[in-house]
Amino acid sequence: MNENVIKTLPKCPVEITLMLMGDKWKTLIIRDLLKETKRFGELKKSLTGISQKVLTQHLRSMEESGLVNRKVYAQIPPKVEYSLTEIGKSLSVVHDAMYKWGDEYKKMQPS
Amino acid sequence: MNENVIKTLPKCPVEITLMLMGDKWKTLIIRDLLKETKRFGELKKSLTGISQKVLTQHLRSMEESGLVNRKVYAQIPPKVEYSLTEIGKSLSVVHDAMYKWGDEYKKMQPS
DNA sequence: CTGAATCCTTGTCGATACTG
DNA sequence: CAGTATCGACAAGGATTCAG
Repeated sequence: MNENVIKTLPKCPVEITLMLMGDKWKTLIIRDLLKETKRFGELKKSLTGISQKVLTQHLRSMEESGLVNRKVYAQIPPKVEYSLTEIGKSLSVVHDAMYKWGDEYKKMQPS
Repeated sequence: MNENVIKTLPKCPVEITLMLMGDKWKTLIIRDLLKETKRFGELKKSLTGISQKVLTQHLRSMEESGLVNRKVYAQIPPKVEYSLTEIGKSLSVVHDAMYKWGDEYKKMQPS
C-alpha cells in the first residue's frame, strides 16, 4: 500500500498524475464519482469486473492521497458513501481530455 | 501481447484511452516522443529504470495501435528511430492536462 | 452492506545471455 | 546498436470465507 504517499514527489508533473490516477481502476472510479456520490455497492456494480478487495484498496489509497471522501453512516446495515474532494474533482480536466481523445480515436477506426 | 488490438473497442471512450496510454511507461514514452524523434537507445536512457525488453514490448504495442512510427536504417551498427504518428501527437492534449494537473497538485503539497 | 483476511493464479517486469 | 529468448521474482488481482 501507500503507493501514493507523498514522500518523494517525482520531479515530472506527469509522473505525479500517473502516481495518483495512472491506473485503470482509479481512472474508472474517478469517472464514476465525477457523476455523483456513490455507495460502495453501487461502485462495485458499476465497475464491472472489479473485486471488492481491489475496490477497497484503491478507495483507501485514493482517500490517503486526498482525492476521495469517505462518509460512514452509523446504521445497520452499514452505508458508506464515496465522493470526490475538491482536488479529486479537479481531475475532471484530465478525464475530459481522455474522454474526448478516446472518442476521436473511436471514430477513426475502420468499423 | 496485443492488449491494444482493436477487436472489441470498449464502449466508454475513457477506456479506449486507458487501453492505449493508460500505463506508466506508455505515458512516459509519449512524453518523450512529444518532444522529439528518438532512437531506441535514447529512449532507454531517458526512461530511467525501464528494461530494454519492456521498452521493446511497449513500442511494438504502440506501433500496432498506430501511435508510433518505427523507422529502421539499414546500416551497421543498426539505427532505429521512433516518432509519434499524427494520432500519437494528438495525445498531447491528454498529456498536457496531466502535466498541468500534476503541477497544481505539487504546489498544494505541504513541502 | 461493507469490508478484513487468506490463499492462489496470473502476468508483468528485471536480469542475463546471445544474435545480426 | 537494437533487438530476441529465457528464466525467475514479485506484486496485482480474483475467489472465497468470515465478521461487524
